[in-house]
Amino acid sequence: MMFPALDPLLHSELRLAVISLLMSVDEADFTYIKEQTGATSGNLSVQIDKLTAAGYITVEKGFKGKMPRTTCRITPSGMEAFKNYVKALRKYISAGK
Amino acid sequence: MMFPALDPLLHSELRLAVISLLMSVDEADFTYIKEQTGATSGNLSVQIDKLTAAGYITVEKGFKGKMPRTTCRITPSGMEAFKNYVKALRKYISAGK
DNA sequence: TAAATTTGGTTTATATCATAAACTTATTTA
DNA sequence: TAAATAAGTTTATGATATAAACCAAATTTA
Repeated sequence: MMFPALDPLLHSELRLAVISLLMSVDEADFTYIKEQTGATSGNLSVQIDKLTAAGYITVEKGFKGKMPRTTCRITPSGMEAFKNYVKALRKYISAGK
Repeated sequence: MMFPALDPLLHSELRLAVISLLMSVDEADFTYIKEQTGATSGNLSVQIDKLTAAGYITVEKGFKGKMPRTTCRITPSGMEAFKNYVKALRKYISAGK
């Protein structure tokens, strides 16, 4: 096929932003991701769950002082998925050059 | 915002493939697009309608001999939308480098 | 020539998805 | 103590992608 399939888990604006962010920062907590992406809490919560279920990220729930804190990290599998997604995507966007 | 919004009309696997194809060929008929993208007729028909409604492509219905023939072309506005989409997308996928 | 098949699609139905809104629980602050 | 903030989760809704069913004309086959 001329156009390879795009991983549906990553072909989502917010999930892609989250993964992209996590590719560059080692770890990030919920609030930080929310700020950086401009997402609503609800949407972010849902998309983080999906990425977790897929094994693309891990979530660690702890406390910062007395306030709850959710920290996310990308997994090796998530990194690979991201790279594959980008590779596939390039077949679509190389036409513009 | 760190991550710019992605044009929802183009952030769709099939529509992106169609536009990408039309960026490189001047014109293409329904059957050819169907072959190149591997899409079903129904899905392709719907997505072509949406791209047409957005003014990103034009559709010309004629005949090749006695058989109907639908020819698609990208518009200047479609080209620009594609370029903007690609530009926005790069902010997301540059993290992998 | 009548029946079956192919071509070139459109319309309709369905299932999933992204997103926002509403809600929860705990903690500060006034 | 009341109000506001923090940090999320759950639920509801509307849009979307896709496939399935359908249609009409042309072509092929028996």
